[in-house]
Amino acid sequence: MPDPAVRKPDAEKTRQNILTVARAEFAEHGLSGARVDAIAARISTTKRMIYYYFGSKEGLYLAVLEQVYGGIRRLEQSLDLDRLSPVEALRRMIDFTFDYHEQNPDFVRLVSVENIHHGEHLKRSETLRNLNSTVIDSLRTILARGRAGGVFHSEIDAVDLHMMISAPCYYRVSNRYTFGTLFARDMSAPEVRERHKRMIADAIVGYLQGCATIAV
Amino acid sequence: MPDPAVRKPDAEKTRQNILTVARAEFAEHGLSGARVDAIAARISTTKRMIYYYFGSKEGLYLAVLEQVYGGIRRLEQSLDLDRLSPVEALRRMIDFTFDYHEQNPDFVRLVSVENIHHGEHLKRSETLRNLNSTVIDSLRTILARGRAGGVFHSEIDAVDLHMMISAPCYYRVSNRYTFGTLFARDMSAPEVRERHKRMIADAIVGYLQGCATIAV
Amino acid sequence: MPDPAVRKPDAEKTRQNILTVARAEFAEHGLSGARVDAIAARISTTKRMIYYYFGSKEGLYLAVLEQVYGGIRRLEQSLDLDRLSPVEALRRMIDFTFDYHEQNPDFVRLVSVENIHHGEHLKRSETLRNLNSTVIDSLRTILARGRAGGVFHSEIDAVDLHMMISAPCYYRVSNRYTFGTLFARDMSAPEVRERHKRMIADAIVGYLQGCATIAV
Amino acid sequence: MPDPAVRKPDAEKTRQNILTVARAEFAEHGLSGARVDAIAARISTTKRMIYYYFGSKEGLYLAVLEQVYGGIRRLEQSLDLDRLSPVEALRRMIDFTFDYHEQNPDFVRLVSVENIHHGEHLKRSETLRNLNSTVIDSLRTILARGRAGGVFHSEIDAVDLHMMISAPCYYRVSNRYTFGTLFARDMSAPEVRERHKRMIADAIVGYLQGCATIAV
DNA sequence: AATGAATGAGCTTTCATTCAT
DNA sequence: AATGAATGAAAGCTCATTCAT
Repeated sequence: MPDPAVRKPDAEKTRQNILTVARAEFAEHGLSGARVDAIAARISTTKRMIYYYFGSKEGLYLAVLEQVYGGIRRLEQSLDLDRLSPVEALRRMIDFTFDYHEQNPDFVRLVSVENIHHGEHLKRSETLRNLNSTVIDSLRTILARGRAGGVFHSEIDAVDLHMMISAPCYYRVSNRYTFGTLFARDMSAPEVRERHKRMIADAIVGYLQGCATIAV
Repeated sequence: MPDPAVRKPDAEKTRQNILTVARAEFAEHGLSGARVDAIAARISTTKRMIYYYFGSKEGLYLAVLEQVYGGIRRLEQSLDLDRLSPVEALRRMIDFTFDYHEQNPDFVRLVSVENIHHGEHLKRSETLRNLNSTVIDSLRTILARGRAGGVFHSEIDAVDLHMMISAPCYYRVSNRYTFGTLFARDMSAPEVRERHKRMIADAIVGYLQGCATIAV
Repeated sequence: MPDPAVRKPDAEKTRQNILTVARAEFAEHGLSGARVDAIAARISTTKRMIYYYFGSKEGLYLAVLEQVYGGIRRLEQSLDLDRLSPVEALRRMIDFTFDYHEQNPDFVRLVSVENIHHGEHLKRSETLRNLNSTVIDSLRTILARGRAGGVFHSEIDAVDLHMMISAPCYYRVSNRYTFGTLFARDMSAPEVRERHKRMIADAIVGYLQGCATIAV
Repeated sequence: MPDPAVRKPDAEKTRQNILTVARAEFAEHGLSGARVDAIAARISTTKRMIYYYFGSKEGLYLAVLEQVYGGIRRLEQSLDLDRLSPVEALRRMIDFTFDYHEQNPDFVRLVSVENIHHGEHLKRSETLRNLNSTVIDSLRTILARGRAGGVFHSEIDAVDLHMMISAPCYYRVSNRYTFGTLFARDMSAPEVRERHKRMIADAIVGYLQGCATIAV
């Protein structure tokens, strides 16, 4: 009978431990900049386990990517937008997107890293391809309801709308260092954050409500 | 290290040659992923010259960053916006920003890379800190003229406006791989590009013209 | 880096193997002149192992220094001088010092090398600082006994005595090349060696016995 | 007519400038550790001049060695010992040797460096081989006069005597770092210096005066 | 399920030196 | 007599990975 007190952590726990440490390392230094040794130094088991569980540095990176994308997808699905009015639902979606980027800079950094690598891991991962996003569906529903109700006049499609929402939310986190330095603005200051949140939502909701631009 | 002021034509040519190749390499693979050997293999001189002119891999990267930021700054200054109406000037600025990002994906990638590195090189470079941007001044002038003429009602400040313009222009290039894959959209297709260009301009101009969002 | 305490026999063997080869290389060429590649070429494992076990060229040099100083200290402690008369004990100490330098030119060369480097490695090594020498204690005991017995009249202190003994023993090995060439003397010829050994002992023992120098 | 104010330093001055800087560099870092670039950085002309005047790093090192050995030889010849009594002459020679080493640590370091390199440069240099030392002759004269006068009883030969004098004078400078650290003694403190000077002279003069060591 | 020891390949960087004028 | 530009060769070191148990 093994003594529970000295029982080793089980496999899944070890795996998660490695994954958590790896996420931080890859987010901090990118794929090329991350060091397997650095990850090894911070996990409770040995470096050999990384290869035991994930096969290679790239395999580990992929697992991190899958975990991280899984995270945002799971949350998006729990927004429960159908009970809100189209405008309310849209605002809620924007706010969620804003907050998620703000609170998960690691996610933002990892997406940047993956784009530097031409998104090739994401493209190759079956898991990630099967993680079919519900965002587009949600936005499509909102758009349809809004147009039916006459509150949205824009002809924007759901994917483009998603881009318009994501872009500023992402940019202010991904580029906070260069933008912040060049224009002397602290992107993470609370008052800046709130102002940005309002501004982004106002601009997009306004745009959808169809205030056509008047004579150029 | 040679004094730039008294450099011979040939030396300057060699330097530029290295710089051009290095820009491509750093944009393609990032700072950690770039290989000094790979850069050397693509220039007519030897790897040794890289260290002769730039001191280190990081020194070369910094030189690339300075060159690339210098490029966009120089163009921004030649837009000649004062002769246009506020709305026209704003549209022109948006179109320029859009086109510049679209046509210079290397610039976008390098900025992403620099942000992965917390903007530390940009922060440390006196050259880059002295490259004082005229964008903000230009936007400030446009805003003032537009408000004076009663066409702009938004209270947005110039830096935030710059962010609102840059974000979507940047995002559709920086994230084209992940976004394109996940939502099955070819971000570089001409019709997509033109639609995005119009959409971004409409949204921002509309927002400034103050179509207040109607009751939520 | 492996924990020395739980190192396997093979690992220890590999370590020792590297150390032995490195000692020869550092003694032969100095710290700057030694080549990591040259050391690697002479061991059965690869160059990589040097960094695996010692971290850096300097780390390896330090390990060599520690080994070499440990060697002489260990021997000094086994001289068993207490059972001899003060004069006999002193002679034995001088003879040991002479023989050790004569038989371990690598030790002499390494100490020269370390002094060229301002003794900075020795200063920084905790191991070396803790290798507290028993020579001084031994000499102090000899001096005390000799004075108590009235055979030593000199007031020299133990450290200075140690210097007076070491200096000629060291010098004839360390400087054998320049001295030998300039004064056409083969410092390693057996008859020279024996003459020097006698001469050094006689001079120092004589000095301690207090033959005061007569009026100058 | 060249303007005297902007006339370049003449060849000999340039040569000396390089030599002075090189001596410091070689003494500080040894032959392998010295950097041609470091020397170049501290001379008033360009690095190319080093090769112009001295052909190679080794050529420069040799020139330094020749200069440095020339220095002590010149001084030794000006001691004017014949007018002193044998004991006085001997003391004067010892004091000179002591002071010279004390005041010229660079000389000591360079000799150490040359010995690390097996004295091969000294051996190969015609200049250095022709720099026939007068020390031995001087000592031989002193010994002869002392024996004739009955004040010296030792049968030591002049070269061995020279070694006995040089060894401690050299050692306390060459090994000041390791010895000083291991035995916690500041070898360059004025009171230590004076005590050593007296001690060395007393021991050697005493030895020559033939205080035979009494029964062991 | 787990691991300590070992490693080949390739990385950035350095160095004394020479070319061309 | 003097020099700025250029360089081949090799140095120290790092990295993801696998062997053997």
